[in-house]
Amino acid sequence: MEKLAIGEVARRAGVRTSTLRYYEEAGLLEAPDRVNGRRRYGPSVLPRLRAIQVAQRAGFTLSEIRVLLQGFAEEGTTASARWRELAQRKLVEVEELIARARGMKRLLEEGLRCNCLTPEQCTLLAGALGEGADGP
Amino acid sequence: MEKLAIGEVARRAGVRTSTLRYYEEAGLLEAPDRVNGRRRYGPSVLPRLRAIQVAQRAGFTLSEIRVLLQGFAEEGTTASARWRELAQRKLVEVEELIARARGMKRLLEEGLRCNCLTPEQCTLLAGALGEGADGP
DNA sequence: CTACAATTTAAAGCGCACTTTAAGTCAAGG
DNA sequence: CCTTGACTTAAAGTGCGCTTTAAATTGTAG
Repeated sequence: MEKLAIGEVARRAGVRTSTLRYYEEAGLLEAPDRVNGRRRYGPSVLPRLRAIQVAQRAGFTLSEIRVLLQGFAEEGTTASARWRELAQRKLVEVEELIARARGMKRLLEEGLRCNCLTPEQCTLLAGALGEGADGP
Repeated sequence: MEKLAIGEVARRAGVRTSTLRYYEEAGLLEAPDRVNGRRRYGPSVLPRLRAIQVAQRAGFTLSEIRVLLQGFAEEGTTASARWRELAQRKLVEVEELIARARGMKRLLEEGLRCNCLTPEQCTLLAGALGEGADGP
């Protein structure tokens, strides 16, 4: 059996050992076996870490990811019922993020075409707040 | 002359008084005149606050905004030379943000189409990291 | 005059995702 | 034997953008 030391897991997963301990305390990783007080991880920790990293990329916070991973393990629901619910919500958030980022981009491009001498006098800045897409 | 109390400025700008004091300490707002120890703002603080808010929307951090506003006031450069430089850089960042957000969206949509029972077994998750756009 | 609302300051707190520090334990190698 | 390096813990620190707290002071209305 390949039992991995924390440093080895960290190296393979591309994270720090402190991150692994942090994840454990945060409930994202199960507490692994210990040999002489030292953590020995089974190989399944690696795909789990990959799952965490992907979820982070997908925009989930660690506490959402914790729920997400629990959701997978839960009985009484289709394995991914909770997953789907969270993912649906996050999808909406991500779409909002994209919209906001596009707004930022537009603002910057406009700003680069602007010749105002001071920000206080800039009609672009003056008007920009009213034009946002977050109105009533 | 209309000299505004901090509460009035806060009300008109839609921020808290604590935010105004914080901005002052952070170098984003000049220290205003005082009457009996109390801040009295000239009307130009309002467009300046609007500028700050727009810049925040555009994705700038407060410390970038501080530089930005100084850049406007600076002599020896075209008023907006520094502005343009920062805005150009930020534009790149925002475009990266959009790309990442699209990646998140794609990941979530794939995840919603996925039927894996555990995240560790999910080939989608297993492969997803390799497919990212942040490679070599 | 009194009560109340607005203001002042310095310092601490918050949420997130970690990192860093300090002090200690342990096994293997020269 | 002794050093080196990996590991352990708890606690504190980081960066960002504020907010909150506490205690004091001032201006205004009734």
